[in-house]
Amino acid sequence: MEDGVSAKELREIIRQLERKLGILEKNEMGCCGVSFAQCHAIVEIGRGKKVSLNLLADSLGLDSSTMSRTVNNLVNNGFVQRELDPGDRRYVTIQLTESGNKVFQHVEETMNNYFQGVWERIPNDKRAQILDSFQILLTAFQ
Amino acid sequence: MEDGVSAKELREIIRQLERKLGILEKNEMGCCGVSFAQCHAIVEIGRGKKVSLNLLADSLGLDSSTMSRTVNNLVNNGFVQRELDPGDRRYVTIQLTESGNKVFQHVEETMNNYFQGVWERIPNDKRAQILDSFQILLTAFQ
DNA sequence: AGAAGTAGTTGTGTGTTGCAACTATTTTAT
DNA sequence: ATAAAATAGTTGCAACACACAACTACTTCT
Repeated sequence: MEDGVSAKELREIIRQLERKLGILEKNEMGCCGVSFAQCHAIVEIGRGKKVSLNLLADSLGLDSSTMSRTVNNLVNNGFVQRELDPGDRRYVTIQLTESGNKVFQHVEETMNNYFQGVWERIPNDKRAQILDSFQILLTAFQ
Repeated sequence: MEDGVSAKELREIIRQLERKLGILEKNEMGCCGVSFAQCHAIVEIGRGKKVSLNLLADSLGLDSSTMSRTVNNLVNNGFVQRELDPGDRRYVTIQLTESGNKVFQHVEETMNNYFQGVWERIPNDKRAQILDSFQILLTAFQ
């Protein structure tokens, strides 16, 4: 049963990583002037450029009602723009305003800088191995 | 700037892992008959056997007021027991009841089984490398 | 044209969270 | 020894996050 032990090791180490990432996210939060959920949404919208509500909800793993309200807040705060899709008027297209884009850029930069720092703290000869490991682990999570 | 690219790769891959872990936690949740925050607290209490409120709050990264309420709910639901520490009566000692311990055991088992499955899906010759990689990454997060 | 399906919004209820103000107790400093 | 400072925990408050169910508006299928 040495496998059982190592599986527990894996669980524990992932737990620790989760904790660290949680702290990271909390710190990131304060800066942007938007709430947690809003920040996530902004990043997701910024990456997609132009998305529908359900797509956004799916990509964040949220109910569409929750998403609708979050987007509504973002609209009220002037970070995103919501329009009816002329092609199919059931859809709305959601995209960042200039102001929202600023937040997006800022979050991206902060996160990239942070990970740049982490990356540099990894010994040179271990870097490839780490990316490889994550890839394998991701597929093992299936 | 190839380093910048790889740091972004790292960020992205961790993002994906986070997503998977989030889904995992959601599934784990439904089973135990307790809420998300309560479940986390039970695991932490179960591990520590006997803890004070602030210790618990720290280990979960929460405000002590939030923790107090969560513990209160757990007490009301009969999962934990709260007593004044006779040695220093400012402290309370928090521990699982029998019923709470059952939940704890169940969560532990579920999680361990899950990670056992993940572990087995990792190719044999990659397992050591993965544990090693996480260890390095954790220290790089500092 | 009517039925069935899809996108999104709103009503409602629960849970989570932190800050600030409070009580109770213990420790420190004068 | 007693007043002041520190510590542990609780409660008032206000905001956010979230899902389910019921709804409207639109489109596609038959």
